[in-house]
Amino acid sequence: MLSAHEALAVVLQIRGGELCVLLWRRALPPCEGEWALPGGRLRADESLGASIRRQLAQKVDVRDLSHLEQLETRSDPERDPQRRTLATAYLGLVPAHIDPVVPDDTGWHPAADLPPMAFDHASIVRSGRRRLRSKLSYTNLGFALAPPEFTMSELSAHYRAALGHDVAATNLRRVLLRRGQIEETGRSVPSGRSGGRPAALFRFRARELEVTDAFAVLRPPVG
Amino acid sequence: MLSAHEALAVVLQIRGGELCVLLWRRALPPCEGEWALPGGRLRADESLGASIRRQLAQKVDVRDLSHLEQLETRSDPERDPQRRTLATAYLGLVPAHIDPVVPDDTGWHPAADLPPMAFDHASIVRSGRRRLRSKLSYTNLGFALAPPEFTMSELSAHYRAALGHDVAATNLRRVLLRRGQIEETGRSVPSGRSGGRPAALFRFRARELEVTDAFAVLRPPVG
DNA sequence: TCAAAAGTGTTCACCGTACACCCATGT
DNA sequence: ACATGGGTGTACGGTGAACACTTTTGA
Repeated sequence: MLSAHEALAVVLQIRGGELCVLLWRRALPPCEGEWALPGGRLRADESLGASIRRQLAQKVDVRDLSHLEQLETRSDPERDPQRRTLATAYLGLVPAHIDPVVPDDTGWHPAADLPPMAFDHASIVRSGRRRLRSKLSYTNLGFALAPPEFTMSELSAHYRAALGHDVAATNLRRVLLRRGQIEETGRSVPSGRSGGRPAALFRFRARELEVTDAFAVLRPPVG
Repeated sequence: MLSAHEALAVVLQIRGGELCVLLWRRALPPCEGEWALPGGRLRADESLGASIRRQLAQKVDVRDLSHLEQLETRSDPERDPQRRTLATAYLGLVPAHIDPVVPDDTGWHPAADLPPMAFDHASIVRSGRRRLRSKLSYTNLGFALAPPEFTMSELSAHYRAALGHDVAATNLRRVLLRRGQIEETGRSVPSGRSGGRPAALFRFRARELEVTDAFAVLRPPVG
């Protein structure tokens, strides 16, 4: 068959200590007034990855995207009541220190408390959150959430927001150092008004996705 | 745009102690004489999952499939030289004790040593192998490779074939029992001509995918 | 009685968590 | 001095791998 195909993106960023997703408000039917993921029709001569990058460029500066990966393809014939549409969803991440300029109809919403969502977009956001959560635990994907340099307190707050549970800065430091994900910059941040020891600044060693804890079980014999 | 969309499947089975993939030989151009993954065009009123099930039914009895999950969608405009075609790939698994009847043009090939493959199908097979390998380590996906009942020797041979490295039966038993993936049936298999203690028979407790080793790291605090 | 295969016990290294304690800084 | 937040040391529980040892069978 010939079907309409669109690319969508779950763009996530930590904002104000909370995991947020980029949504735009539909002004026209179907699903008028509901919130939707950015994206749109695939063109004849582009790949899905190129398509979602092109379409995101209308919402945010694509250079702000620290990571982009394919999530899944939705194909329920009823997912769009108007016409048959397949959608391939991507997960995009924006580092915490950036505040991209977005159009008037577009904004950031807490991923844990979504507004009324169009089509099956709410469940796609949940897929994106699950993917982020999983990959934070066995890859260096934290690089895509964190600013270029950060203290361990800041980083643990970002992990807390993304994972939805408390993450102790002291142990996070040891785990990520042992895995070689992060390193000290040598610089530090002066303590605030209330005193306290100055915090050391860290950076991620890589800005590409790497698996740092592959096959914790059923791993190959050392011999 | 309107584009052709097809569903493909990487159907894997352990055969003769080797991980094999189901392929059919193309009789017509493009890629005449090369081997391809089963699948084909998506119809107007079916989902991708329904489509791949329908099309696999022409190759194997779909009831033989113990597991089916979506892998990824390929969209390179050049992947099919004839016409623009998107393909959503699935991973299918067949338990080891079954020998499905397949058409004349279709057969099982070692996944580690593929024949000349059409389009991008070779790299899709590699994706399927990676997915299987990963999920064996943190889910109960072994249920989809193993027959209903098995000895630990047999099961470890299947894991060895799927993972590509040695897996000690003695430790596999402990790991899978501790995780609650398998249980003893109470029955056992008489030893062969060369003697040896009879082997106990086990079964998987579930036949649905379950994550049994979620978040080995960065897990929530117990408090 | 011996070989073969299954199963058990034990040791070891490693990892992540928890938590007590020490360090550096501002007031 | 003392409060505050960062950083270190350490102990604990859990896990998987390795391997020696025991059990159960056939010849």
